[in-house]
Amino acid sequence: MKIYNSMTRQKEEFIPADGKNVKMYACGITVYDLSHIGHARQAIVYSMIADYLRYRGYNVRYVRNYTDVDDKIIKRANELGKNALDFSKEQIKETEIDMENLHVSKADVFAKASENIQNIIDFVQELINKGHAYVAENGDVYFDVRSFPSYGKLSNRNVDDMKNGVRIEIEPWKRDPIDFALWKSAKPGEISWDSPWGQGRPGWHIECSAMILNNLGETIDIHGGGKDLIFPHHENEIAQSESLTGKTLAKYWSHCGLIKINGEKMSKSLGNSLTIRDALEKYNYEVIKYVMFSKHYTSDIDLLDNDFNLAENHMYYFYNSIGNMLEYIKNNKNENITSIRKDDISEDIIPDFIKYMDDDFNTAGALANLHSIFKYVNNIMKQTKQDTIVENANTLQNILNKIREAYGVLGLFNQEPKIFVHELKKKYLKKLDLDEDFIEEQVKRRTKAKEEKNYELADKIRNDLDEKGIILMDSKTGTNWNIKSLFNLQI
RNA sequence: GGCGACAUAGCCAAGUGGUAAGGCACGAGUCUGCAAAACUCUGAUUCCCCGGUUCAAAUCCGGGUGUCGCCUCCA
Repeated sequence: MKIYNSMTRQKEEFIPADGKNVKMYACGITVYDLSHIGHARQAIVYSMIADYLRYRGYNVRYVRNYTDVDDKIIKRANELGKNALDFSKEQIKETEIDMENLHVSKADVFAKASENIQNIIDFVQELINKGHAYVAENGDVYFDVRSFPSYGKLSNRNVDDMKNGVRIEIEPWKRDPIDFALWKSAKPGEISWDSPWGQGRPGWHIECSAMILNNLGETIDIHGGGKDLIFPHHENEIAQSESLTGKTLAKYWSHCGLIKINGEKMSKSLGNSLTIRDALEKYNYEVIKYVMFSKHYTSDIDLLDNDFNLAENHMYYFYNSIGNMLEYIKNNKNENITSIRKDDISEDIIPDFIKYMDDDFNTAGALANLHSIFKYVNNIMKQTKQDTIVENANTLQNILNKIREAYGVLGLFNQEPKIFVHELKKKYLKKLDLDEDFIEEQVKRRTKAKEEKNYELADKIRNDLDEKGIILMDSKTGTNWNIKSLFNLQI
């Protein structure tokens, strides 16, 4: 198995430090607002990685964090007249609801800064004892960046270059402008804890170092996070942890690409975030996952509405096909006959999936395979030769089992096909401002016209419905209607 | 100014040394009263440009151009 390592900037063979046991940490969310689709991608990606590693036989211990003490949280809570911790608890709850609705599989531990204050204080004290940190005259504690010679190795930055940067504020109490805060002394109206350096609260970077040490140990296998955290957050984590332990913090640094929406960088300050809640309002959670998995996780992506619509079309096609498979199997299965088709492809599904996924979690490649699988499936189901129908059913059953096994690891195809399809149709009917009864009525009128060979009227009814966004599909057993935009994309 | 990433058909996108997956759109066909769905076929002599390494490069190296990100809180 290969995984891209941001530290070495190349794909490497994945070899955990301890055999089949994998220690994994991903930086979570600072909870001062509703989570957005970028948070969703990161959460989806790292839980996918944990799930896939487990599928491949690894024992994974996966820790994520919530930053629940920070400047923005305090500011927002004060605006709302709330206690900062009460506020962040509420926000965590909201994020948990979103993640639940997205069906993101849970980490083993969700660590929170506020629940690790003593660990953080101990960590900081140890850094002071070792000469890597100092207490400034204003009561803050800073990490002494110059005491960690390899500072900058992850982001490939040079300490002296950074000093020339124009944006570093002048804070005279710091030994060096690039030193960063481990502990911040309390200002009036801020939440604070007792510490050897007076009332205060942790800086941002230290919580991850402390929680990793506490929950996973000195060296972990995979450390994940968004690309935007490479500097300074992850660089600082490395400095803190490696100064304390003298050990490598993480064997593999993994960074998830950032998301833009319709060409715009998503940022809370710009206020153009697509929240998870909004996305779920518009799309089924598997559609959202499909969008995420249709691009490589390390790439930055610009999500267009079209990406979601296309994913929706694909999922609709897959689920329709699965629904038809189940129907076909039910109608044609014969317990006494176990033979399968000679060209059965079911045995290829898992190895193909693994081939892609073992190569740095190439979900896009794995998803592409679904199209050829379903083409095969739909081809089989078109065949009407009675003497092969039972083995067709057996083959379809095998294929379905393998699809669910493999793609279930990505969290796909866990829904009832009939319900998935029906919900989607319902959604679009509402959008089109149509109701089923009306359509059924038109279909009946048209069927009657067809029977009377009044094709002119039949076609008019169909064209009228088409203009409203409904397409009709005639078959031997009658006429079905469907949503046009679930099949045709207007680009 | 410093650091980094990316550049593959009209669009999305996989592919990091062995001769360009997949999808959308487009076109043709099977089916159909006609359609739709489903299925079949069709598209890059070529991977931003220029050099170089190699028997062989979209893939490696050097240079250039362009887009984006980080350097301030950010997944």
